[in-house]
Amino acid sequence: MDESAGPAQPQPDRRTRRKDAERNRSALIAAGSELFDAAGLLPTLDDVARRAGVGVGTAYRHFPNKYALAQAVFAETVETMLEAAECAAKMEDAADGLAAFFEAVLEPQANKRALGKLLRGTPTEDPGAGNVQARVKRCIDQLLQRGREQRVIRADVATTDVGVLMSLMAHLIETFGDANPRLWRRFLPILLDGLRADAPTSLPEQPLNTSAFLSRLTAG
Amino acid sequence: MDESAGPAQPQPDRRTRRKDAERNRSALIAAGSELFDAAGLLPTLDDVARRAGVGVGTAYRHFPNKYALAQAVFAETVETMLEAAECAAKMEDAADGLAAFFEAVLEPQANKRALGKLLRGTPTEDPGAGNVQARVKRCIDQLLQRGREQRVIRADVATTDVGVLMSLMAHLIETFGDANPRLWRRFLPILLDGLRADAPTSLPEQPLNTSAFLSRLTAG
DNA sequence: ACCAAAGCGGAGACACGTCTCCGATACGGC
DNA sequence: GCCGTATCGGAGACGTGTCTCCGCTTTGGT
Repeated sequence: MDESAGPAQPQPDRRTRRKDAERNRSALIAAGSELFDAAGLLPTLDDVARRAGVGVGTAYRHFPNKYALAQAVFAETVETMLEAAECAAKMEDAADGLAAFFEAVLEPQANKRALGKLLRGTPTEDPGAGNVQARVKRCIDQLLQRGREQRVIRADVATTDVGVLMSLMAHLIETFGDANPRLWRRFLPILLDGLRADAPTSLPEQPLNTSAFLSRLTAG
Repeated sequence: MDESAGPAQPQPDRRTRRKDAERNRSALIAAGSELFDAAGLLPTLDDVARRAGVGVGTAYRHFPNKYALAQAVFAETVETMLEAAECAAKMEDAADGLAAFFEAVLEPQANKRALGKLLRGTPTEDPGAGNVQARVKRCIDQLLQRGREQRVIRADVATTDVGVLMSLMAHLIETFGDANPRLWRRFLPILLDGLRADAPTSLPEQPLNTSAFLSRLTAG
């Protein structure tokens, strides 16, 4: 989401980088990967710098803050996750697709402890996050529309409702993941059964609109 | 949970308190109530002191930290909540009882913005919290046992599973509550339908044991 | 009215995370 | 090998929240 943005290098001057700078940048990403996997987003950029064997100033010159580093660390993981989610959204059976979609989105978050907080949005503005959110939204929209046509998902579920459920499962992973990293799988059937079309109840209250959902997601 | 612990005053010396001290204590609780309702547990004990018109030192002499103050502020609310939950646990139909139980536990959290974080556990050790947790656990146990007998709740749901779901709903309230304080009601049917006995799937993975659940609840 | 003790107030010590500044250093074109 | 400059490193400034210390004030019993 920062590197590898496409052919015909869009970064104007990133080629001119001294090799010690390149080495340090790589060391920072490697150290960040280790520390973030071990302890979520808790480690300080100062911590990462120390682990990488470089000075704090160096760390802050390469990445304006911890979240920018995390973004670089998890760029590939996010892209892989999105592709899996988009693949799930294309499945014939919408119920299966929804299950696969949750699987695709949650499994990486359970493996990479810092990914969840990063996806929820960085405190600072983040140009790449909007793109991720748009792609996820498209998946959910496809699944819900097809699920209604196939009468397998309750008709009154909105896009942001699925988003809220995703954020709840992500919270589950962050809170209880260190007790059992696969615990979220125990709750996925409960959730999916609750979303089935043959539910005996209907949903009260209005769903959140997209911007209200996104702004809270980012804040929380 | 701090005051009003029963007849025959158990506090040995709290009667000997000068009336200016008593006045300040009340002012602190009143100010805390206002600030916590408006902004959750974010306000500093220093903030509360300023709002109450007393010095910081006074605040810290009456309450060792912010959480102790919050506990005093919400003591009655918590007791009311517990009584409602225990009442719900006694309902004939266990499915109705479970719905009422969630209602009883979540509604106060939606009204009092700081209550959720307080219930989840204070950073410092909290003798009263264990009591609350025990009473809630008893409610859930009763409901689940009866729900299994009546074949209205899926048999593989454990006590801590309900606890996890409570914590997820509390998270929903804290994250999206300011967009719509009643949004949690929209997700309650999804959750309850997912817990019905006629669910077509069974739950994978083992449930958390109680101590693992509680320690994560407190940490998160 | 007096005074010992309870209570008050708020400056400031402390801890922690974030980020900047600038003298020292290493790179790489010549 | 030389030199201009990109880069480095880490002390420390800054912001924020928590909590303590101690000189001053108020209370309430005598």
